[in-house]
Amino acid sequence: MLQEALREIQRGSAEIIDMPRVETLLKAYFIEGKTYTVKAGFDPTAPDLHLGHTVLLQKLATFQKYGARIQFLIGDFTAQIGDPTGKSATRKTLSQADILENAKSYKEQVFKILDASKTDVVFNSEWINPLGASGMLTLTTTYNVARMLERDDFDKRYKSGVSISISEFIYPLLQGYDSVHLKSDIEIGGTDQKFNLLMGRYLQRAYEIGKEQSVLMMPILEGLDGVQKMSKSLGNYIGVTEAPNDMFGKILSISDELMWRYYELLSAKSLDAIEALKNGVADGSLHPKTIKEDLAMEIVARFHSNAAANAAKEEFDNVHAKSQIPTDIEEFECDGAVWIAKALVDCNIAPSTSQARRDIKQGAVKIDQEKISDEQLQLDKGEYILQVGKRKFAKLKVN
RNA sequence: GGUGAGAUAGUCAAGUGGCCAACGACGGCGGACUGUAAAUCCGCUCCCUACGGGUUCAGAGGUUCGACUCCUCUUCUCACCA
Repeated sequence: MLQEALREIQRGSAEIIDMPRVETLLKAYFIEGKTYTVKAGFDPTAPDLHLGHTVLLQKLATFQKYGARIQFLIGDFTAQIGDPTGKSATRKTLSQADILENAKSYKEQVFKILDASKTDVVFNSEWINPLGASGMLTLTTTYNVARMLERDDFDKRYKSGVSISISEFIYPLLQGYDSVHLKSDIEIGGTDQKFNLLMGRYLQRAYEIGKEQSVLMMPILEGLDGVQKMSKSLGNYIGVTEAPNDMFGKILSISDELMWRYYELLSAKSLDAIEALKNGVADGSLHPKTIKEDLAMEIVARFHSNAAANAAKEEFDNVHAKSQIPTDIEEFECDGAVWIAKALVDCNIAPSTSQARRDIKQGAVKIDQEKISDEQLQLDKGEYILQVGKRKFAKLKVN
């Protein structure tokens, strides 16, 4: 049981610092039922969570399964500085109302994964504000510039002469101080957070709180392309609030290789079960596609429902495997006869009439399942199902 | 503040007076094959009811029969110096 727990905790992690203490904590839980705390910090900016974020959340959920109380920290104070990525120097400060609003929508999304009864949502302004100037000063005496410059991006910027604001030095210190205040036993974060995470460990020692947090770092999840990290700006993400059908489709579009990565980091299946699947695919007894469907179902079910997952699968089969028409198509109307190219543009399934003509020429356009080739076709009165390629559909009613 | 280099389509990047709606690469889209995967192959990739027309190469002027290409100014970017 303990071994199983430790394996699940280590699963997919990039690096764990002070694993022995994690073992001690778990042992204490299994033997005496003693709980411990796991901290994770989040930005109070608009939470539009995607699967990349859920990697961390699921790790937290695993900890909850094994006796942890989660300190879900919303960095409302630290957000005023912004984690020094060197990209944008200043951030706009959020109003109290905005922060509360964002926190609320965080909760809606996050508690689909986390057990709310074992989670404390905390804001770091709560203890950082009372710190005052003197408290802040004390904090800064714990560290020095040379060590601060150990941080990779500081080092690079310093050497290449890019400006580093003093306030950016404060950021890691404050994040570390959060761990002091919360007396966290473990903190988890992405690999990019290593310096800050270790700062918590260091400051807990400096403030003599009698423990030093262990640190668990999770890798950054690759996006749909399998190469770059999942992020909204790159457009290779799957948002947790996306519609079931979209979610399902996106997961099915990932490569087989990436699928295993997603299994490891996102699935609730045990490592043994996943291993069995891998073997099955390797010896040909299992088809990769069904495995991928299972993953897609699992994830859709997590953020929506089992029913939604089943529906998404069915829809997907209809549309793609049997190449039928999806049930839910956008509808448009127009008056009088229309030229087909124009109609495709009006229905938002072609960007321009030029493109529409090209599509027709290439045999990509279908009306009511029939391929067409006449660029000059006029649509008379009636209802039509227009299709460009395999995925773009629209229903058009000509009056 | 000084000097030099540069700005070309979604991105990178050719083109240094007509052969330019502009090589190529990537991306994207479509087709074949499939498992809406990967790999591969083929086609397309400014707009317009189109064997034609229109608007493009940072912006504004100018030279020229003709400009992405030459000149002037403006804006912005980068490098070196201070």
